[in-house]
This record gives sequence, C-alpha cells and structure tokens, in this order.
Amino acid sequence: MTTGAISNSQDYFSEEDPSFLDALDDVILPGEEPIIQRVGAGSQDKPNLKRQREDDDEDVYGAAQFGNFAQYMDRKRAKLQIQNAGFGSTGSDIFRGITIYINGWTTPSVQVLREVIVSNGGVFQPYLVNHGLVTHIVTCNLTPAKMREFQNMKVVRPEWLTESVAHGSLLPWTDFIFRPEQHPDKSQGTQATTQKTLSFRQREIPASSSSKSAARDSMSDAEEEEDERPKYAAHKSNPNAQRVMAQSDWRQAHTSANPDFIEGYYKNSRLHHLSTWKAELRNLVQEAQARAENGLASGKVAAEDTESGGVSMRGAEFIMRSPSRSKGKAPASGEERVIMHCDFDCFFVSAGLLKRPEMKGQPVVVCHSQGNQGSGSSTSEIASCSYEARAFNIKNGMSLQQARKLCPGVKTIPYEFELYKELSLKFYTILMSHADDLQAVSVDEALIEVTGTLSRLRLKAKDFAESIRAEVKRDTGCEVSIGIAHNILLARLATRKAKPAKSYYLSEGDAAELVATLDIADLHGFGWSTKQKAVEKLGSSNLGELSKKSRGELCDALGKAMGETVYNAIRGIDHKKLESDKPRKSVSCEINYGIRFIGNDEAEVFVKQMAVEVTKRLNEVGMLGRSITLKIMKRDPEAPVEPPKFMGHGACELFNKQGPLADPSGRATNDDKVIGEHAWRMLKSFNFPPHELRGIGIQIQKLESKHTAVPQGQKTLPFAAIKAPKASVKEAEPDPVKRLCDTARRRANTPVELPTYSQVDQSVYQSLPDDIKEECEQEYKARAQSVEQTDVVNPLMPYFKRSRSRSVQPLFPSRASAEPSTNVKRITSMLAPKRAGTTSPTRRDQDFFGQRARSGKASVLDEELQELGLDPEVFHLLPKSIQQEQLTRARLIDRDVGLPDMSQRVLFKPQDKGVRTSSVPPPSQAQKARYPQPVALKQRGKEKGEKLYFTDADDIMGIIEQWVGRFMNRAPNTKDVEFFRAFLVKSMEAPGGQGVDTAVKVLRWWMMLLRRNWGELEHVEEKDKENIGSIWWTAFREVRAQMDEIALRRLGGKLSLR
DNA sequence: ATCCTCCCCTAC
DNA sequence: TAAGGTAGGGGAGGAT
Ligand SMILES: Nc1ccn([C@H]2C[C@H](O)[C@@H](COP(=O)(O)OP(=O)(O)OP(=O)(O)O)O2)c(=O)n1
Ligand SMILES: [Mg+2]
Repeated sequence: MTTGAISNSQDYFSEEDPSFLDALDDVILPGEEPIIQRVGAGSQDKPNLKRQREDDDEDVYGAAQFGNFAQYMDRKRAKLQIQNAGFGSTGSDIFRGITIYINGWTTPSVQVLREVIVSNGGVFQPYLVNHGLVTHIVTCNLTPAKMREFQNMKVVRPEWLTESVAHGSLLPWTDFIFRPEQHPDKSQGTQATTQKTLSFRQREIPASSSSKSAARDSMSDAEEEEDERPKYAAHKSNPNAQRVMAQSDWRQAHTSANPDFIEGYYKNSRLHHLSTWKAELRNLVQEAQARAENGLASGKVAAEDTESGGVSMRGAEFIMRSPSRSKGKAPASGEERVIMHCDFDCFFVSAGLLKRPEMKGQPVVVCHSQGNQGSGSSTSEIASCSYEARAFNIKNGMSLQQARKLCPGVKTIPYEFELYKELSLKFYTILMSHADDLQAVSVDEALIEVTGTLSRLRLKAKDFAESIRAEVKRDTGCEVSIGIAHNILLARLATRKAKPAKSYYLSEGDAAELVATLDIADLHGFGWSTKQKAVEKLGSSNLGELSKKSRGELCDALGKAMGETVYNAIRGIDHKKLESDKPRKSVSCEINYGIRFIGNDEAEVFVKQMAVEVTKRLNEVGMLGRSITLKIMKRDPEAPVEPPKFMGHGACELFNKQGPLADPSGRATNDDKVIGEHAWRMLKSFNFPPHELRGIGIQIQKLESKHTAVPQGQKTLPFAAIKAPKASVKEAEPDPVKRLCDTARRRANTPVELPTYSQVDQSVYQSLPDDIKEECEQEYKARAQSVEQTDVVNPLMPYFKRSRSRSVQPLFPSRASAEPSTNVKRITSMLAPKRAGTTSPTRRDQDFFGQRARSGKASVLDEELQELGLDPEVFHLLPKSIQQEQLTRARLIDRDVGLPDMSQRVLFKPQDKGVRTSSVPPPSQAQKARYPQPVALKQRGKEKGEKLYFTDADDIMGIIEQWVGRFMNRAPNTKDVEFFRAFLVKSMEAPGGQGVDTAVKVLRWWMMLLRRNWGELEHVEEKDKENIGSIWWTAFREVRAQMDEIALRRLGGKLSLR
C-alpha cells in the first residue's frame, strides 16, 4: 500500500507517513478522555458553540481516537469467522486447519474463493490483521509493499485452492507459490516507504469497521485504525486547493461565490439526491397506501406516465396491492410478522454496470473523478464500490485516492442519477405490489412486511423473497439481496448474511448466536460514538459481552431508549414497527462544501439564495414555518484554510441560531424574502469574517399547512399573537379545528376517528396546534397496537390478484372523447362539490330512502346514544335537520320496502357476527346479528381503549345495510344515492365538524357492505354498466370523493375508512 | 416527574 | 479538480 500516492502529496497520513505517526502521538486515548466542550449552551441570542479539542479533532465530525485497537481487532476477527462459519460447511474438510487471507483482486473472485475455502473446512480471513493467524495468503498480484510485508509467509495462487478441491485433497502449496511476474502497478517503487514503527501497525491492515459503509469521511489517508473516528485528516492542507483558491477568478467561478454554485452543487451532490429521493419515496408510498385504502383510482395523467426525464421522482405513482395494511404487531393470537429487508447490491455500481457489462467482475467504484488525472490523487468520494473492490477493503464513502492505494487498478464510473431514480421506481413498484406495508429506507432499500401476503398465497418466505429478487432482476437487471426475519432488527442482520445476491432467513433461534458475535456498532442506529460510549462505560462494545449486562446497566450507560434497544437486540427482540406514515417535521437545506466567501456581499447573496431554496422545498410540501434555525460552520482557528478534502469544510466550529419565523403580519410563512431576511440577519449577528465561513444551512420548523386547515383564516388566531411565546398560543380562542379536537378529546373513552397518517395532508396536519397533534399521535399509536388488519384472512374476501404492471388510469384522458373514467368523474365531482351535495334530500316514493317516515323504533337511536355515552353528545351537536334525518332513517329500518328477496343475504350468513365488538351494539339486534362484521374494523373482542367503530351512526348504517342488501340484484337508484350523499354532506358540513365521525362511519360501513358483495371489484375503476357491483362501487367512489373534498376543505385531510 | 430545547448522532 | 445533504431519534440538562 503506500507509496505512490505519497509522492503526490495528496496523501494525508498514509500509514507510512511519519506525520501520521506523529499524529498518533497527539491523539487522545480512551481513558484520558479529553473531549472538552468548550462551550456553551446558547441562550436565545447567543450561538451555541460546541467544539472539541483541536488536537484530537479538528473535524466537526468528531475526535480522532485510537485505542483498544488490538482488542477490537480480536473481536472483529472472531466475528468474521463466526460469520463465515454460517456460510456452509459441506462436509469436506480439505482445508481443515488452514486459514487463508485473500489479497487483492483475484480470479476467481474473492467471493468464490471464500466459498471454496469455508465449504471445504478452511477458515477465511477477510482482513489480514495478524499475520500469525493466517497460514496462507492467496493472491494474483502483489505490490512491492505487499511483497515485503508477506515475504515470510506462504503466498500462493488461487489455483492451489481450486485444484485441491478438484483433486479432492490438499495439494502441496509449494506447487502453487505465487511468483510475481510483472507489476501492472505503475509507480510502485517510486516512493520510499517509511518504516513502520508502531507495533500494531505491523500486525494490522487497514480493515475498516464492519459492513457499515466505511466512514462518512474516512478519506483521511490515515488508514484508519479501527477505533479511529471517521474523519478527514485534520492538520494538513490541500495544496491543489490552496493553489486554485488563490486565483480570484477560479474562486469566483467554482465556489459559493458564484451565484450559480447552489444549482450546480445540488445537481451533483449524491447525498442531496439520496435525501431527496428518500422523502419523495416516502410520499409516493403514502399516496399509494392512501389510494389503496380508499379504493381510489390512480390520480395520474397519462402523459405524465413517462416521467422519464429528470432525477425527481415526483409524478411517479405506485400501486399497492393490498388495500389495507396489516400494521401493528400481531397480537399473541396472531401470526408472526414476516419482515423483509430488501437492498440493492452496490446500487450505484450495479446501475452503472448495466451499460458496462464488460466491467463486471472488476473492482469498480462510482465517483465524480473520472480520468486518471492528477496521477491518481483525488479526494473525490466513492459513493459505491463493487464487491470486487470491497475485497481490497475499499468502502463506500472512501476517497478515491485512498481506494487507489488499496487497489491501484480500481476502475471508476460516473454517477447516473436519473438511472438510479428509474431503477428505484421499478424496485419500489415491485415491492409495493407484494407488500402489506412498506417503509422506504432509501433509494435502494426498503423494509416490507409480507405477513399477510405470505399467508394468503401460502408461500414460504424464502421462496417469495427469491421471486421478488427475480422480479427485480428482470426489471432492473440488478441484484437485490433480501434479509428475512420476524422483526426489523433481524431482517437487517439477515441482509448482511444474504449479500451479495441472495436471500437469507434468520430465525430467532439463530439470532442470539449471531448477535453475540457482533459489535454494538453493527446494529442499525448505533455507530462510532455509541460504541465508544459502550467501551468506556461498559468495558466492551461486543454484544456477546454486553449480553452479561443487565438492562439497567445498559440503560445507565447508553440512555434509556438505546439501552433498552441493545438489551432487546442481544436477545433477538425488536418491537419496532414499519414506519410509513410519519409526518414531516422540518424542511431544510444546507451546503457545507465549496463555501469560500471573501466579502459579506457574497455571503448575503448566498444566504438569500439558500432561502429561495428552502422556500421551494416548503412549497413542494405545501408547508409554512414558524421557526427558523440558521446553521453555520466556521473554520476552526486551528484548521488550515484549505482542508485536505478539496473544497471541503474541514474542521469547524458549529453554530446554531434559532428564532421565530413570521411574516410581517405575524403569520407562519414560506416567503423566501422573509426567510432570507431572517437568515441573513442571524448570520450577520454572528459577526464572523465571511472568509471563515465553511457551511451554511437554513432549517424551518414548526410547520403548518399552507392552505388554512379551517376556512376563514381562523386558524391564524391561535398564532396571531406571534411574538408572545407559547402563552398566547394556549390562551388563544379555540378555533374550529381546536374545538373539533377538543370534542374528540372530551370523549376520552370513545372512538376518535382519525385518518391514517398517510391520508392526512401533512401540511394540514402540521397546522394543528401541538397539543392536538399530540393527541392524534397517541391515538395513532394506540391504534397501531390494537388494530389488526384482517382483510387478508377473510375467507369471503377473495384474493384478487392485480397485475403489477397494470397501467394507471389517466386522470385527464388526452383524448377528450375517451370513455370518461372514474377519475374524471371524481374530479368533476370534486370541482363541483355542491352539485349533488346540496340537492335536497327530498323523498321520492319509489326510492328506498323515500319511504314515508313513520312507525318504527325511533327510540332505538336514543337508547343507543345513551348506552354508548358519547353518542348523545355528538348527536345533539348535529344540526336539527340531520338529527331528524337520522331519526327518520331509523324509523325506516323495520319498514318493509319489499324489495329483493332476502335469500341473497345468505351470502352474508357465514360471516361471523361474533367478531363484532361488543361496544358496537347494533340498533336492531335481530338484524344486525345477521350481518357481516366489517372485517377490517373488528378486533376479536379485545382491548382496553379499543376504539369503537360504530356509535351514533348505527341507525343510518342499518339503513344502508338494508339498502345495499335489497338492491343487491340491481343498481342503486340515483335518488337514493343522492339522498345518501346529501346526508353525508350535511354531516360533514355540520358546524365544528361534529358530524364527521358519523359520516366516516357511515361511509365506511357502506364500503364494507360493498366489499362483502363485490369486493373483487373494489379496485376496478372502470364502470361497467352491466355489472351491478361496478355501479355500486362507482356510486360509492363518487360520494367518497366528495367527502374527501369536503374533508380537505374543512379539515385539511382526507377521510380514512380504515 | 415531565416537558422542552439544544444539540449530537445516525443512515443512506 | 468535486459536488461533506438532510430528517428524525434521542440524550442531557434546564424549565416547569
Ligand atoms: N457513504 C455513502 C453510502 C451510500 N451511498 C449511496 C451509493 C450506494 O450505492 C447507495 C446505497 O447505499 P448502500 O449502503 O446500500 O450501499 P451499496 O448499495 O452501494 O452496497 P451494499 O448495499 O451492497 O452494501 O447509496 C453514498 O452515496 N455514500
Ligand atoms: Mg445497497
């Protein structure tokens, strides 16, 4: 290793570099623990400044610390060997007693050789840590440095392994001694390597930690010790950068001083793309889930279907097969969850190799630097590296020059962001078509729950995973690996075993054993810092060791939540659920690269441009903010003006300043002028010399909806008294939204009907007062725990397999004459919400709802209201007219309209009525009992706090039941639909939203009834006039759409019929 | 106790 | 030349 690069002076702290050794001396060892905070808690007006001591850390990311290296490597070795042990010992033990390290890039590949070794009884050492432990080194090529390093070892060619296996016994290694012929490596000898003096250096090789991507910033050329915190080398400067930066025109053209810098930067930033895609995917998933649950059609316009251009995912659409998600963990009675963690293998590289198949099998990396210019030195970061490259210990996130040291022949390929986007959309499309629920983790990774799918299809998880892999491979040409387990934690660990290009099921039984071999930093969410803390406070970061610790000890050392997580993880336990509907809490943008101002004018322009950028993003999500935070990175006084990473920020001090954000009238805002002004003022208040700035970020919080959640700007009221802090918010006169929420809250024990997160317009949701949001969140939480989705087990609900590739319905058919789709109607009805809604519910004798209202058990309703406690309250809040209508409907219940014969109902009979929650007594016991329990609502009797689903709406529901039942053989009368629609509209529009619950319950009940009868047609948007079910569904969807429109207008969210 | 604010940390 | 972004979890410690 070594050598060449040093002469290029691009190496900072290469292993052999004396300065590196010197740096080690300066470093702080654990125990000395000198990380000093120099600062302060910032008061409102003062920046918070936190910095770590110059010596150990010049980088904002943290201190460089070494120590316990040998100990760590021991664990690492042990871990990897155990991992290997799982690979597959197929009986043969040709290589028993032999431990092999594979050096560099070989043919066959390191993966193949590894399998050969371990499946024949040998031990594969992925890292050459201690030469004494390795019996042989296999290689196809050696650098001079390696030759020296290995001079006393048995170095052989791969043929020794392959031929021994072919021969069935161990051939003498001496017949396969590796003899270097020539060195393709250029310049190898040009550099005098420094003799290593550190003892541990001799024993070890770079090896970086675990399988997490190498290190965010491990481009320091210090080949990191295991315990070194990822960071850039700190003390050195980058001469190239010094040179170019000295040229005024260059700086003007290529740094933040250029007004076009931001645009160009974001176009090329992989991390920016990753973050953006993640947010976009989350949105798409939410939208698809909402559509699936609501039975709504695609909202896509045909022309948009080819959203091929650009890197943005907006405009794309997924179709979720399952209309409802089986969220929440299965209760004891239920089946075990099945979670799959799906992740592309070296995503960017795989994508790039699609068009470069000839490079497959080679060490390839994706990075900006392309030519071999600069004689190999480049601080360009590697976004992704092929598995062949990983054999050289190259990691994602490493600098190219560092990678070149590990593998001089490494090949680079450029980014293709648009391609990644397209592949990702295909990938997600496939997953969405199979998953009960999906959590978007990143552009190339997702967690899916397939519990319901598996049981429905009676598939084995592993088979199903393989079919998904095949499907993705077919559609993208790329390999994904899939980890399968019964919880997220284990699924993630399983993926480690699966990669590359496999699936792996990790059972609970195997879990504990595996976990004990891992390090705490191998757990998702735990990194370098936590690991240090563990070593420091618990004496070890090895999970096997930590398994001896009590829960209390772990919590004590790591904090309550993290301690608990680790304690459980060690036992293979993880209760975390998939998260697919979290609302967004902040919107921000920041750039900490290429910031090189000279004058304040440049900084001001830049900050204001950043403000424009946040505004753009706020607009994209329809939000306004009430709080702004300016984040500033200022060069650490000890750090060189030009850090080692070209145009990087280097070691910095970090400053945050937070303040209220409000437009001139005191309202939440997304105005770029306002934001820019705030931000610039905040920056000025720091009084930093502009040339010391290295990073600038603007974050907007306390988000609210852009469109007022409530009609008349009343929403502003609570916040109008801006300046005055929280007090004014609390004293503010409750607006309608608040009243609605208060009403809900008052009925503590009663059901609070909320849409699912995914269905709530986030911007609107955010506009709710915090306490209300909290209420809602708690409700969601409780719901997730107690509600079990059951559609999948309903025997009467036939599995309706939909083609994944089913094309989406155009919203606005380009050909005007095209058959009007349901979507068109939906839109029409949304545009003219009052059209039918205001229609007077005049009775028509021929209509079902038009029957005279007389006789009957009007009293049933009242009794029930009382019985349910809450209902009377709601009922009495309803407008008189609606109350009257409800009573009227109730009276109709036992009126025999003499329509279709009841034999049809036999179909329902088999349905269990027992499922029905006791808290949902039917208005008419005799009738209700015969009817199917809406499966998705029920929950076998249980639960505390279990929400009731039907309450005051039961009477009208009984009517609907009859209505649907009696019209089972014929289409519903238009008048009836209109009447029904009118009722719902009135309910929805009742002052204060008191009727919303009712409307939702009624609508849902209607949907359930249709599902019972024509469930398979639910997602067939095209109206088939010959098909009764289709007509019913169409009617339903139209009404539903109108309800959503009202909900959006009045409450700012969509209705959930879940 | 419980909440809130200010960070740090983590992931891709 | 290179493009070190971004959102959310949660810990520490002060305010309530
Ligand atoms: N430090 C990093 C890590 C990842 N990525 C990008 C490139 C990766 O291809 C993609 C996915 O990250 P993964 O962690 O999934 O890594 P890979 O897919 O490259 O490899 P694998 O998943 O096989 O380990 O994210 C990046 O730009 N910078
Ligand atoms: Mg991947």
